[in-house]
Amino acid sequence: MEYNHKSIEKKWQAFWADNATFKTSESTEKPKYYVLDMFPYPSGAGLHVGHPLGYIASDIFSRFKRAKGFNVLHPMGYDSFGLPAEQYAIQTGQHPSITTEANINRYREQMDNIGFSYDWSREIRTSEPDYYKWTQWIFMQAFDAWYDKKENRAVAIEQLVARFEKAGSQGIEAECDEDILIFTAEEWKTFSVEEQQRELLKYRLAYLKESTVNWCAALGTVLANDEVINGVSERGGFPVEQKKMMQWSMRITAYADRLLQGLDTIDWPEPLIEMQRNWIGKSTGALVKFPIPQLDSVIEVFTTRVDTIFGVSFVVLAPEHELVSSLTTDACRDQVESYIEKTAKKSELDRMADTKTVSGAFTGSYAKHPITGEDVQIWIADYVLAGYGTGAVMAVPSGDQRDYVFAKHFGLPIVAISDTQEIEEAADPNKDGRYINSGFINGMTYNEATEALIAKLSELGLGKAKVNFRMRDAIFGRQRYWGEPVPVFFKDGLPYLIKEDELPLLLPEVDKYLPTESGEPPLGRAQGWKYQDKYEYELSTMPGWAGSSWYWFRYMDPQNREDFASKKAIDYWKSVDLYIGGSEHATGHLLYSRFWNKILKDLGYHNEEEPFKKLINQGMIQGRSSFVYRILDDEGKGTNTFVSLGLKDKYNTIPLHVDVNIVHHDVLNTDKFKASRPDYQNAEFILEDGKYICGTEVEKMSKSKFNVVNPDDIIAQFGADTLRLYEMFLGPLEQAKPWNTNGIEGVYKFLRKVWRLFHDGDGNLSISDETPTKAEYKALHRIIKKVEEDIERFSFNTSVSAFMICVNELTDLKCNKRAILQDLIIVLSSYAPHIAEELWLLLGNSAGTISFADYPVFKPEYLVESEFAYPVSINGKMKMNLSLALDLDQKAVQDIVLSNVDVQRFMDGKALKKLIFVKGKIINIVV
RNA sequence: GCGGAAGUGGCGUAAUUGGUAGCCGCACCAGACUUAGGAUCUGGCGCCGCGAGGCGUGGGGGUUCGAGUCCCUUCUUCCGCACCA
Repeated sequence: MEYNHKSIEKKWQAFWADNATFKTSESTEKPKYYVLDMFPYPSGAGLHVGHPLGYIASDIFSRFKRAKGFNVLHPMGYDSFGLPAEQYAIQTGQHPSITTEANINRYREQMDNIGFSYDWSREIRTSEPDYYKWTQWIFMQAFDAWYDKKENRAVAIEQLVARFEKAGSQGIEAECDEDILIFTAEEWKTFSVEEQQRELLKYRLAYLKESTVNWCAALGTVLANDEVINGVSERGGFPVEQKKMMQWSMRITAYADRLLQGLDTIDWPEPLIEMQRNWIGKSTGALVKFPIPQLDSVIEVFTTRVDTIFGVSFVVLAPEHELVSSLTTDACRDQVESYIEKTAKKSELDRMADTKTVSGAFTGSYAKHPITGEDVQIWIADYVLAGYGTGAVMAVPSGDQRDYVFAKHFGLPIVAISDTQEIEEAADPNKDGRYINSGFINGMTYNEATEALIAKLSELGLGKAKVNFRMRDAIFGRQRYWGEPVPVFFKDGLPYLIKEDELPLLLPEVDKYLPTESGEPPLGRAQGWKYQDKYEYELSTMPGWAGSSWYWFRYMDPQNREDFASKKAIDYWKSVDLYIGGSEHATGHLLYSRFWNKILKDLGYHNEEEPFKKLINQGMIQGRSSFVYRILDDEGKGTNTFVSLGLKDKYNTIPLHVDVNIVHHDVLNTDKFKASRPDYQNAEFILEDGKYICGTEVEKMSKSKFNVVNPDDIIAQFGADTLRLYEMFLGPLEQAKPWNTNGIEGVYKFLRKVWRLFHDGDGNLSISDETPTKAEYKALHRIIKKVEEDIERFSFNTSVSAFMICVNELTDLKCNKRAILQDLIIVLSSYAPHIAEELWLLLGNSAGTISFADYPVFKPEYLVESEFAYPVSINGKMKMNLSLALDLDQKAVQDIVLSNVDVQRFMDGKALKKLIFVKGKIINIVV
C-alpha cells in the first residue's frame, strides 16, 4: 500500500474526536503545562496558510510535552465580538451572531483539517452570554475597587468607604482623579448619596469621566490609544479626532509601575518587552511651578532636566492649556486666538506629519522664574502636547533642540549653562560639564545640581521630584452594538452596578445596528431595555479587548456557572506556561491582559502576578504574488498577448496579478490561465525555453492580490502532515517570511520515505524484530536528541531537516527494525501525528495510543565512537587527519600527536606549545 | 530622530554558540527506468580555474593559533515608537 494521506488523516481526525483523545482533566498526578494560542477573531475570509503557523508550533509543543508525561492544557476558542461582523450587519441587516456563527464553523472545519490536539470540550466564545457574564462580572470588580498606593494594590471600594466614614479623606493615598475633595468623616456623612457616589467614582478602577478621547466618526465610536495607528483607526483606517466626552475608562495608569517591573520577570521576546516599556513610557524628573502673580496662580511644568532650569528663557503651553485664555493680554488676543483656531483645525494626522514648521504665539504675559524670580515670557505652541505631563514646558533652548529651533525662529534668548556646551548650530543636551550662568549650582556636576535644585524647589514650595508616564488610562466604552453590554444603570445621572445575580446583562435585540436619530449608540434602539423597568442602562458596550483580557482563566474551567473559574482549577493550572501569538498585540491585548490579571490577583482571585510566563511571537507569513506581463499596443491599451518575465523588457508591458494557485515553480499553467477568465480565453504567450515564467513580489496576503493560499487546498493535495512539517520547515518560527509553495514536494517526499521504511518494494508491510545495528541506533538517537533540543529552543525548522537526514540514513541502511521504527515515529508524532498514528497501528500497537506512548530516552552511548579520524589544524593553517580514541587522557593524546610523522615534519624541530581541546576533542596544535 | 531585529550559494535556510562555512530542501545539470508524468531512483551542484590551487558569510579595520559568530566603524533592509519636555 502506498502512503495515502487522505484516508489516513480523515481516519485519525475522526478517531481523536470520537475518543476525546485530548480531553484534559485536573485530576492527575502528572505535572501541568499550559500551552495557549492567541484565539482568533473569526473573520469572513477564513484561514489562509499564514494563520495556522503559530497553532502548528503550539500543537507540536503540546504533543511533545504530553508525550513527555505532562498534563497539558491546550485549548482553543474565538474572540467573537468585533467590528467586521457589525459592519456587515449594518450593510445587510443580518444579526452579527449569525455571521459570527457561520465564520466560526468555517474556522473550526479548517482547523480540524490540520489535526490539532485541542481539547475542544473547553472551547469558549467571547460573544456567548455564558462567557460575557464573567467579562461583565470582572468589570464590576474593577468598578468596585480602588488603588491604594500605600499597599500598592487594588482594594475593595467598601474599605475606602469605611475609611471615609472613620477618618475622612485624611491620609488616603490613592491612584485617582485629580479633582478629589478633601473632607472629614463628619463631612462625608453629611454628603448625599449622589455626592458620595460622585466622589467614589473618582477612585474606581473602572470609572466614568469627562475626558479627551479619540473619536472616529466613520466608525461612530471612541477608540483606545492602541487602536489608533498614525492618526487613523486601526480597523478601516478612518480619520480620528480628539473630542471631549463622558467616557468609561480603566485606571491602567495605577498599574504603570507594576506593569513595568513585571517585564523583568517574564520570558518574552526582547522587542516586545521594549515596546511595552516604551508604551508605558516612564520618565523620572521634576514638577516645577512658575508663579503668575497677576493671576495668583502657577504654571506647572514637567521636566526631566531640572538641572537646566537656569537656561529657561520662556515657558510654552499647549494651545489647549486651561490657563491660556486668562493669560492672554488684550494686545495679543487676536494672534493667540487665531493660532488656537488654526491648530484645532489640524487633524491628529496633520499635526503628527508636520513636525518641521515652527509655529506659536506670545500670550503677552510673564511668569516668575521659580529660582531667580526673573520674568519669563509665556508662549503657546502646538509642539507642546496637552496630553503629556502638565501640558506645559519650561523651554531651555541651549539644551533642547525643539526649544532651540523655537527660540531661533522667534528671536528669544539662548543661554549656555554648561562649560562643555556647544550651541552655535544646535542645542546640546550633554550632562558632562560643569554649570555656568546658573546661580548657586555653578560649578556643580549633573547629579549634584539635580539634587540641589530639587531640595531648593521643595523648600520654596515650587517643585518636587516626579515620575511621569506616557501611558494614559484605557478608554473602555464603545458606541457600538456587537460587544458586551456594560452592567450599569443610571440613577440621577450617576452610574450604579446592576445586581450580580442579574448577570449576564444580555445584549438586546435592535431593529438596526446604527446609532439612533438622537445620536445615541445602537443600544439606544432597544425597546424597553431598562433596569428593573425603571432606570436607563448604559448604552455603550465594552471594547474588543475586554473579552480577551481574561480568557485564559475561562479555559481552566469553561462550564463553571458559579465562578469565572473554580479555585481548584485556578490553583492547579495557575498561569500560561507558553503563549504563542503575533507581536501586533504588544500594546493592546498583551498589556490589558497583564492589567486585568493584576486586578484579579489584588482582589484575591488568584496568586499569579503575570499571566503569560513565556511568550513566542510567530513571524507573519506574507503572500508571494505572481505576475504576468500584458503587452500594451501603441495607444497604451492592453493586448491579449502576455510575455514571459525574462523577455518583458523588450516590450511595453503592464504587470497583472495572477492567481498563485495556477503557477507552479513560477511557471504559469497557460491552459488554466486561459480558462480563468472569459477575456483570457484567446490569450497568447511569448515564452522563454518553452515556458511562461511569472514575476514575483512579496506582499500582504490578500484576495485582491490573488496570492491567498488556502490550507485546505494544500491539505487536499499533500495532506495535513505535509502542511504541518512544511510550515515549520519554511524557516525560524519567529521570523517573518513569505509563503512559497515551491519546495513543499520535498517534505511530501520525506513522508513517503517514512512510509516506505515500513514497507517492502511491493508495498507490503515489512517489519523485522531483529536487533538493530550500531549505525541504526546512532541514526535514531541523534534524532531523539536533536528534536528534544530543538523543541526546547523553539527551533522547529532544524528538527524537520534532522528528520529528513535520519530517514535518508535509515533508508540507505534498509532499516526495517521494529525497535528503531517504533521510537522514530513516537518522536515524529508531534510533528506529523496522522502518519505516526497509522504506522503505530501497523506495528501492532493499540489504536490511538501513540500520543501517550513512552517517549524514547536519549542514550548518549549510541553516539560515541571509540576511535575516529577527524581533521586537525596546526597553527590554524595546515589541516591533517588524526586518528584518536575519545577516552584517552590528554597526555596520551599528546604522545600520539607528537609521534605522528606529518606533525613532526611540520614542527621542524620547534617545540609543541599547546593543544587546543574543544569538548574533549583536539582541534588545533600550536607550535 | 529614537529603539529593536537582521544581512551567508540562483532561492528558503543550517552551522555543535569562537573550531572543517553552506546541513536539509527547492531550483538547476547529468544519468537510469520508462507508451513522456509536474513520477521514481542515482550522482553532481558557493565563486574563479583545465588543473594543482585561490577566493568566499554586505564593506573596511581589529582581537585570536583560529571569526559567519566577539570588538570598532560603515552601508543596506525590515519592524516598532515618533514633537513624550
